[in-house]
Amino acid sequence: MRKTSIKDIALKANVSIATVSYVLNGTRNVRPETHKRVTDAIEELNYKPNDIAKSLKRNRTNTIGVIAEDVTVFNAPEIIDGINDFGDRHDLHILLVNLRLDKRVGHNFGDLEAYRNYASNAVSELLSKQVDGFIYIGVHTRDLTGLIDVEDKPIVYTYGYTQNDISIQYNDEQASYKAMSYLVRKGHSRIAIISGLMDSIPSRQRLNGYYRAVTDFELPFDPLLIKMGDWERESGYRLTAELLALPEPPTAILSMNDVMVVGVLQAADECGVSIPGELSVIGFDNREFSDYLRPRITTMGLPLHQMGYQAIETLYHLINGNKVQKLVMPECCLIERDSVGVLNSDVEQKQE
Amino acid sequence: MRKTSIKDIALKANVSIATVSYVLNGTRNVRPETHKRVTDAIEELNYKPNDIAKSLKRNRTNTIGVIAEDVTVFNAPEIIDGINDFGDRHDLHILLVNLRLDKRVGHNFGDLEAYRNYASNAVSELLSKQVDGFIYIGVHTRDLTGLIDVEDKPIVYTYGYTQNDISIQYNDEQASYKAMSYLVRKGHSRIAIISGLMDSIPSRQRLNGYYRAVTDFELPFDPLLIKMGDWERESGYRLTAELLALPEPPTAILSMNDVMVVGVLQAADECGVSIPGELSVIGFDNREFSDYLRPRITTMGLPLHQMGYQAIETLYHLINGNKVQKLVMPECCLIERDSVGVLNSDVEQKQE
DNA sequence: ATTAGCTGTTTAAACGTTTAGATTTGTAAG
DNA sequence: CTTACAAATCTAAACGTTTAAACAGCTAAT
Repeated sequence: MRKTSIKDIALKANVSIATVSYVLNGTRNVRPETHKRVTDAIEELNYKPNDIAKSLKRNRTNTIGVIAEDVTVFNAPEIIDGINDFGDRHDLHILLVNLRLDKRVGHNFGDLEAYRNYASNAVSELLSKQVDGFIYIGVHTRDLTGLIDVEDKPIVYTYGYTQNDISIQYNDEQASYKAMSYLVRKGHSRIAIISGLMDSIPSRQRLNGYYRAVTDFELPFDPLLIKMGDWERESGYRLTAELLALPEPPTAILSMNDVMVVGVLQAADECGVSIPGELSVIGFDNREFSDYLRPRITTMGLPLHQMGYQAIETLYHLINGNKVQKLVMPECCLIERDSVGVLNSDVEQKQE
Repeated sequence: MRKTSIKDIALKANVSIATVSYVLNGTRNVRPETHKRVTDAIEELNYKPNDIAKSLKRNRTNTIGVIAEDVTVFNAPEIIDGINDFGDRHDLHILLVNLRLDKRVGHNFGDLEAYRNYASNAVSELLSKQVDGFIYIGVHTRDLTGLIDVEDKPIVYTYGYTQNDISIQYNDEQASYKAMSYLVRKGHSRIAIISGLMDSIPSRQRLNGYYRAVTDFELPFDPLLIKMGDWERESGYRLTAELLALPEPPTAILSMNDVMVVGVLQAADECGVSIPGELSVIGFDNREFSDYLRPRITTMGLPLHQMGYQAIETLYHLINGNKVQKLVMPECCLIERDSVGVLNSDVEQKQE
């Protein structure tokens, strides 16, 4: 048996299908008594509207394509949750495709041509499905200009950007500045930083924040305290060992992610340096495990949910042809735990 | 300007729209020279098919609704990845909705009526979008009979089930049996177990595996070694402390998840018991952090990707009206790391 | 009583496909 | 050159909606 359609209920209610459509959408006045006949029929026949037909006519699906480089990477789920959140409230649906980039072309887009293929396949399938727009969720923040062509549909990037499109990023520079301020407030001044790979924007931004803090707080600047990591645990380990071997080692380390902190902890342990007693450390990302390590590590939390929410909100405006309002970057927020100690109890400082 | 449709290309190629459709789908023979005229026109006008129209006519969208209780919980992304994987190969697309259950009605479905509302809203929106079927991804394995009504569409559950529908689960009983065998092989016989909440099927299944191992390997059975946890770190901590305080403490602990192992580690540390020297521990889930703890913990990995893959594969058969073949439960697989020690070096035993 | 202006309702076309069934074209046999 | 048949192509309806435009019925103003 065919599913019941607007036609059936028109028949039952003894009105035209147009009228049914009008009561369904409230697009035109209909006499209360007619209205009731229609809603009764709807009820009785257990009518469910067919959005596919509606989409065809309206040329609008209320569906957006979400392209994730890799949903299994820690940032993606929270972002998706944010997207879902806004979608819920504005009747937007999510067509998800997972590029599985790392598993296919390797970190750093090893095979660029292959990447372009996967991505453009995904895009063109979504285009066929007539999505109203796209959100791209990267795993690293990099320039993707020229890699993806979404025809004339709007797209919003997050953890990635292009020179022509809007992208949502959190305020990295400010985040590391915040972390530094916190350390300074705890009495530290000889503060080392372990960066991520320097081809990433966040790494550079965060380094900027570090420099600004060094300047603002008049910290002793020592290039030996600046270490280039690669986001992986081993680099945290190795670089911390180097830092601790310095004639004048730092009293605190700012690590650009929590994973490298695992290495920091291990190195400190092996050098017999206690955390937070003799060395403080702050991570980035607020990964779940940062609460499970000993000591529980203090870290900068990323506004992932908010980024997703803001991405789709922006997309929503683009779809509706609204001017997109000035974007305010979501801020990171310090999660205070046990890996930072007070250096000189007398210098718990002023600024908030 | 309207997007170019089959009509435009028919015009350009000087054929009827039917013919265009035939070359597009290969559903009927068309003379090579006509075929070329059509493909040329397609090329020239940069035609992209409209799946919405196709879906309307065909009454099939090639889209499935994936309902996740919470995508931010560790199991969901890998499962989604598996679903995406199969979808990729069989031209199935994913319409994702995140219920955010924990954030809304709390663990354990605090407010059942509210839950039913959220779920049935999600379902009916997806139904309107004419999905061909559903996959439900739970966060705990529980009976959801009567909570979700997907009309006449097929649904496959994972991490959750109902009395009427198919559900994909991994083999829990076997998993804990495997873990036990491993411990036995390492010379342990006095093995404690810390369970999750006992309202969960996995907890009970895993306990069964434990009992079977105790029997098969003729281990001394001591009810004092069986502890009821609640999946949370604190219970791991508390119960381990109790175990270590026993007159005859266990030499190994099987914890039903990795989170509780964090508590185990802490308790052992505070009791001055070294792991794996004096106490061995195996976790469950192969959470990323299990590799970051010290010692790196040995754990049973869950076949999440495979579960997702198998779920959609099954759904695919249901959608196509195929008899669904005998399901073989995906198996867990031991990830060997550093938290299990050999008890009596002379008894590294036979069975593999 | 006619007209004008509402309000509510219907008619019919359109969205971009697929697909029976009809029709045309081409080919081979008589 | 017919005829028969197969192959290629076309016609037209259908999928379930929305919506512009036409229309009907009523009220109020002239």
